[in-house]
Amino acid sequence: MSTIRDVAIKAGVHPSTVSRVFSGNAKISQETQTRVLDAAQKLDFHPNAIARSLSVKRTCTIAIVIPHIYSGYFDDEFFPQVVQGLLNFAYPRGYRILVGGSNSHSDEIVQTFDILGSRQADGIVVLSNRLDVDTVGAMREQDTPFVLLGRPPAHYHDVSWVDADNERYTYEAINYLIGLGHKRIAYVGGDPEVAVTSERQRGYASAMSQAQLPQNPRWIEYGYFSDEGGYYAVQRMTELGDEAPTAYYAANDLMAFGILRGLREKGVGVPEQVSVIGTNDSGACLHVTPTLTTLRVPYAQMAAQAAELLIQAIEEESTACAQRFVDCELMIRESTGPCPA
Amino acid sequence: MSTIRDVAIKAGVHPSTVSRVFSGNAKISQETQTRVLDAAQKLDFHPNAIARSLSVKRTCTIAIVIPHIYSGYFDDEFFPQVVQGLLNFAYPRGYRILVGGSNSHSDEIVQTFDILGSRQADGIVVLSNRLDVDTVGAMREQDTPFVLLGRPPAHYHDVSWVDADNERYTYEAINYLIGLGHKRIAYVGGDPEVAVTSERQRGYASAMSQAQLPQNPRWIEYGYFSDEGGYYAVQRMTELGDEAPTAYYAANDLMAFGILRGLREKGVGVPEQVSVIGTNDSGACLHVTPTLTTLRVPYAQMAAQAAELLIQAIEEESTACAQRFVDCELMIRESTGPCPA
DNA sequence: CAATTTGTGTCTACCATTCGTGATGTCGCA
DNA sequence: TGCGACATCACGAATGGTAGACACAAATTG
Repeated sequence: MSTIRDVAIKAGVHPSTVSRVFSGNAKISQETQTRVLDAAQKLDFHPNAIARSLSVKRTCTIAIVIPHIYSGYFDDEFFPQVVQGLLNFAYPRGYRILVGGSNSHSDEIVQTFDILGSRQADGIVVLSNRLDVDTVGAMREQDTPFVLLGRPPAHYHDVSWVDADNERYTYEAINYLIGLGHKRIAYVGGDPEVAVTSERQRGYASAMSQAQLPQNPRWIEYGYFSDEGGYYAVQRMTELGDEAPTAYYAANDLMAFGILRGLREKGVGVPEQVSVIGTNDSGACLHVTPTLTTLRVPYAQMAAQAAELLIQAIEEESTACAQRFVDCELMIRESTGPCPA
Repeated sequence: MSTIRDVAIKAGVHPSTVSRVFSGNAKISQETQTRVLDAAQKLDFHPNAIARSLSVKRTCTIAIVIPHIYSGYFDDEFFPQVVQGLLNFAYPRGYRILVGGSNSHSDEIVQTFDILGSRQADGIVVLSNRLDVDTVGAMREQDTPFVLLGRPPAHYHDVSWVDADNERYTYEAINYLIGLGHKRIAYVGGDPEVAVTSERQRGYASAMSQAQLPQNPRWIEYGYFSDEGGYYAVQRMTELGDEAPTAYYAANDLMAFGILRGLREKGVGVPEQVSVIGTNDSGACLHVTPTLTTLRVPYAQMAAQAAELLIQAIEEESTACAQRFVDCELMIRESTGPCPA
């Protein structure tokens, strides 16, 4: 592996000159330029990215840590959409993505701080789903830029984040069902320890109470974001007889698929008898029968915006922070219809 | 940001002593050890990963470049499975994954060589789907380890790769259909420029000819791995009337979903009248109706093996190469059944 | 001819790690 | 007291590309 010095010797110039030729932002005569480039080519010289990073204090990578042992992050297309969104914005600007794994949610924090502290990346996207106030506070204390995907657990002015307004859009999804004449509506949430679960539940509750509909605690289940979770929610709710819901809202598509499966087994027609709404608009929504009405959460777009804020903070070295909401969209398909009389 | 020197001054020791305390593999008295650690904590010192990498000539990252503009890599769960597999093996060994984007298949090669040459990662996983002999030859000339996902376009002894035996398992999938009594079987391949497409087609052809079944060129279509591609294949093949296939093999699940959709629209019963087999066993196979019989390709396992070979090459600094096949499995579900009389 | 521009050399700091060399101090033993 | 064995740690160099400051010669301009 040849270094910048080898090239300098072969071209008969000083190492600085070689560096200047490669960086391009200095006045170098045409002649020495070709001499240097010739030497570099003959020696198969490529600048060492690590040495370069050490000098310019920039790695041109942005990091993300995911709990890779939970397949949920992959099944529901959350992670791939995020990476695609990050790449969409970061790639044209010369950045790559560093993906760190983690064993658990607490390890996720350890890994995040390791990357932040060791400066292995110029900035990092942090999943805020389970963060507490202390952790976010500690992140603010250090000086590598970061952006939260989701809101922090407290109201900070000096923390950047990108989020979907989960409460508002769930409210609207429930309102859509109410508009179709449904009165008994089920809420199937994910992991109750995760922030998004309670956010959506608040949207559900406020839509129901605003429409002055009765609310039954047995219409609320937590399916932990899994297919099975949706399936078992149906088992329990269909036992309610006359009080069984005529519509289900599920906080992700996987649970909605489980709900569809449960209803199909029981011979319940969708959407003739019961309506179902999922969340995320994963690819499979178009392949199931009936096609699934779903609340699209633009994770790729969220990630792209996070990358934008991050790269801004990195390159302008400003400490300005920004908070952004992205718009969700209710994708109306075949799984929802008017409430039967 | 404090450096190892600041800590050394505060603790009253030499910088190399601080380094030895942190690396742990040197005899340091209990007393200086605590003095150093105290000073480090007070100064909030974290070793700079870049400087460390420069010195030890190791970044503890393995890279992968994906053409992020083609959503196919994400839709069919190829990329997420690969990343998960890489992390499963690499994370416990202290490695992270560097993901590079690329604009096109030729840019993919540029990006790959950039990472290899600049030593931004210790090793790299390369998708071999469209590689030519020259490119692989050039990769062999440099000295950063790499492993191909898929076989190289020529028979090299000194190139490591991990692959599924696509020809063999497609052969077996077709044989399964033949065993069910099917005689007119369609092959819906992906992009014909991609190696896997012709590999599977060979498996299809040899199963057909071994069973001495007639082969019709109109039973072969290229759906370019998209849902639409499968859908249009059905449109064309159902026009064949008596010669229309009674079974479809699709080289990925997405095309199989398109086939299911096309058949459903035409009122063709699956599996009563026509059988369908997909490939990859993506999550949606369980959510469609009927559930999809599919040839599972263990991408996560392939990636984990690639990571294993890579880390072996990195840490042992050996130039030994290995070639590995992974086993596929035909997941028999509801979309296949006996050929109608 | 003086003044300016252009092109290049020289040097330093960035920063953690490793290795060899050597200095210092302590302990045990004779 | 003297000596060897050992533990502990200081010291300096090398790793490697970059940026900025400065010097200086040659070429160009006014």
